[in-house]
Amino acid sequence: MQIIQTENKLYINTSENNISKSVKTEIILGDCLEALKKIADNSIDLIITSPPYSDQRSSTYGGVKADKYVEWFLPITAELLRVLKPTGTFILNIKEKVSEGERHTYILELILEMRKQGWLWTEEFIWHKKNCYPGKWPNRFRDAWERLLQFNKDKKFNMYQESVMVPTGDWAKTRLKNLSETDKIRDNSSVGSGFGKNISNWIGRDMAYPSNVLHLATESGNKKHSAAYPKELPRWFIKLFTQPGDLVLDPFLGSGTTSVVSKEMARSSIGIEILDEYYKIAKENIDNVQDTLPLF
Amino acid sequence: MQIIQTENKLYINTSENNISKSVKTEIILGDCLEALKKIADNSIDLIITSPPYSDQRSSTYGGVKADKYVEWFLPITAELLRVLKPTGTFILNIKEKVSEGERHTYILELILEMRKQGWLWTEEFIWHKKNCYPGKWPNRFRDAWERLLQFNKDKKFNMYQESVMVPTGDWAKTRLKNLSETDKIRDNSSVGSGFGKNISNWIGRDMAYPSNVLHLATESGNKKHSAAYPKELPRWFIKLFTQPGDLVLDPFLGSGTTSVVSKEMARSSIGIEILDEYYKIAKENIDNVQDTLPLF
DNA sequence: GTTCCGCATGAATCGATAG
DNA sequence: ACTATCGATTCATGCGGAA
Repeated sequence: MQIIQTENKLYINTSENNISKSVKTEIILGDCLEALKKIADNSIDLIITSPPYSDQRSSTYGGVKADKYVEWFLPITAELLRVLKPTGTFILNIKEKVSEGERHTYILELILEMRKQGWLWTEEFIWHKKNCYPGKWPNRFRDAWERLLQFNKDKKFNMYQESVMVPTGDWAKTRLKNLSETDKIRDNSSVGSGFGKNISNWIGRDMAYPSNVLHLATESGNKKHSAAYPKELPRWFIKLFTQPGDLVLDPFLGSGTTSVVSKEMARSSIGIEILDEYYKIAKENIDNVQDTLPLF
Repeated sequence: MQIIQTENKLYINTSENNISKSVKTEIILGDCLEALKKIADNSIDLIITSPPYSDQRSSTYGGVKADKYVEWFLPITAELLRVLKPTGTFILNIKEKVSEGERHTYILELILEMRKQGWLWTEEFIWHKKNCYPGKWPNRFRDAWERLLQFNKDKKFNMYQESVMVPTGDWAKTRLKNLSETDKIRDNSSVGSGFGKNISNWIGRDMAYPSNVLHLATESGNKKHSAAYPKELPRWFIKLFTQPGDLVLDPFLGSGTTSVVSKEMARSSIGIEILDEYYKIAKENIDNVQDTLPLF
């Protein structure tokens, strides 16, 4: 097992506080279950991950058979339950595959089993994928959505709803339309706040809370190695469930999206990845986040 | 038990056929399970329904306690399995309630139990509600989606995918924007084809198959009762899974939306409703569909 | 600098063919 | 019979190069 840590200073200046915290970005090369055992009880504020789907990516990850999926995953969720703070949240991005013409039921069974472990199944968000995989079959349409299952340890958990409010109404449409391309890009940039300079000034004018449906595009061709989910996705949940300086965990890091976004948003993070190839890519992506603090 | 039947003639004229069929719209006042037993085996082409959601307050309409929901519903699904044709489809519109801070698991359990009955869980469509119920809670956002569970009796079933094709992305963005308001309204009209005059002319130019996410608004005008089940919803599935003259069943008819849409689209239908109040409303709504045949 | 157009690229799924 | 591999099908997105 190999561990890399990078450290940045985070300066928080408000009317009430003038604090300096350190933001650590740690990635671990090794088996998920083994690495988790080294993490302290009740230490994580947010777990967000997209585990390898059943039989998918079997060329890279050791493809897990659908019928064995629950059995394989439950020991891991037991560890996740241990390391999560009572105020923390676990977001699981997953989608069942089709098997012999039917949707497989392993995710339904997983939810039921996780509740027996002590998890609360608080909510199910939907990721509505703008650009889903194409294809045509006689008996089904393209699959354009994935589950984002929210689990908690306790009925009381931290949630910062204001941080993900969105502009509404005709007012927002007209203003957004007149924005320069640069401003729009800035809005979609990797900067922590999630709002570009101009848009962030509008906060409080005409904002609404979002719903439990996220409508995002997958990031396809833009990088060497494609990530499982777009940066928008962890960014949204990190804003919603953590504050700067909090600790985020992704036990299936892949190309490092969760760690990258955490670092950009001044959250500490731990990422675990079993494949050396992805581990290296993650390290490279994390190193490319530079000196953007404090930005939140 | 009371039964009302109305009958219309359906004329099918194609280059090959010149057929006349009768379209029957039958509504039954009575207990769902009891009424279902009078329906013949393998006689229904499409079952589509939105059963009374589980509710803690057992006094409300059809109020079934969450913990008893599966137990209550399984005898009904057994009958539905019996009456459905092997080529038919069952669409179940449902969403679990929040119970003590958690999403209740009765729907997950229901799916698992229905598979044991012999149902195939073919697909889960998502209804993404454009204008969902407003509200604010400290620990969750507005619920903007519902499940549309597709069950089948057999891996081979009838599916008429071309009937629900939609304009493609780029094309829709550039062209649809220039449409007059009248044209857009016409597109949303209740006419069976689902396409307004202008838009239907464009078929074949740039149409694509839809995905398994439906993005529809809830019907705002109809404030009479809880059935916030927009006509678009049954219309889409009736187009997708039936042909004119086929037989549609809704065992929880409510205010009659399924029967109304079936009649508008020249499909025969059977609707069952236990409450006299709703039964009367359904009858009135069905009677208001007049002489629109043949429209398909 | 814009806008427009072409092109590669996906957490897919089915059905047929091969071991 | 049962499993593994492969080709065919399909479309929103965002990139880069061109006008």
